[in-house]
Amino acid sequence: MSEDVSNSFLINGVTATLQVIGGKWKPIILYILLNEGTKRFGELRRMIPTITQGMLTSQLRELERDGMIIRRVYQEIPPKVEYFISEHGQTLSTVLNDMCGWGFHHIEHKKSKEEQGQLSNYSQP
Amino acid sequence: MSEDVSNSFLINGVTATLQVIGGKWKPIILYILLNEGTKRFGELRRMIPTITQGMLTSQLRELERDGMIIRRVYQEIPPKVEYFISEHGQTLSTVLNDMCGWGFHHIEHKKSKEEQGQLSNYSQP
DNA sequence: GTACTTAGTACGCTTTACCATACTAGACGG
DNA sequence: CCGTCTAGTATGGTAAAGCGTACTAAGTAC
Repeated sequence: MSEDVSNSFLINGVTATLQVIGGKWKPIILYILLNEGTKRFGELRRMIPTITQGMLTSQLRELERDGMIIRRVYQEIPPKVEYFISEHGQTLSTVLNDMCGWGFHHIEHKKSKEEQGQLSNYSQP
Repeated sequence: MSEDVSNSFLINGVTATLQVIGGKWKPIILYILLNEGTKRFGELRRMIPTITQGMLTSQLRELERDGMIIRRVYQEIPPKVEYFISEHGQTLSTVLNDMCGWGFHHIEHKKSKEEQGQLSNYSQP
């Protein structure tokens, strides 16, 4: 019993999710598009000032490839490209909200642990 | 309006979660300990045959540092070390289940899209 | 003709994640 | 004295993720 479990049912699901929303920028991009609706490339860039253009492009391409967002190109000069959440992408919002909720629960938990650590001398040599 | 959003409330929560459960092996380890209870180091290694010892050690240390699991050392020779989910770590199970559920929803969605793609000539040059 | 606009691409670099292999301690069985 | 057991550590490598800077196209405004 308890043989190789690394490609079990549960694991594949979690891994698939991590592949779609994992990485440094994807949650941010998804958050913006989910909560603020359609955005142009330049708007996203200004809303995430620390991302480089190259990264923003690549992350948007991956999200589009995975069917989370839709890229609409207007044939104009200067160029205009809009990004928005697809119908399938909408289904992510509950997962992201749950992750956000747990994340805050975790942060609070850490904080209270740190305070305890300061009161006791548990971690002193 | 719509200024820098990259360290907003929601994003920090999601990022914190990803830092705890992200990576190639952590979801697997958590899955095992959540669903099968306490395990020894060697048991985990045998249940995840493709992980290297070094990786298993480092991932377990990080999960312990983040308070998800507890490491119990028996002062015996040969060594005996047990790992099990902490009380705080238990709270992860709903998040992992949700992620798993969405992952499968996503996989099914991809499958049906692929089938559609084979019927139409949408992606032909 | 020069500068400005937007949505990118191209290049090379650094940093992080992950992997493979070899090694250790200390008791026990033979 | 030799090999076996467990739970690691150490070292050095590859692969992937991410970063910084420079460049492009094509039209408009000056």
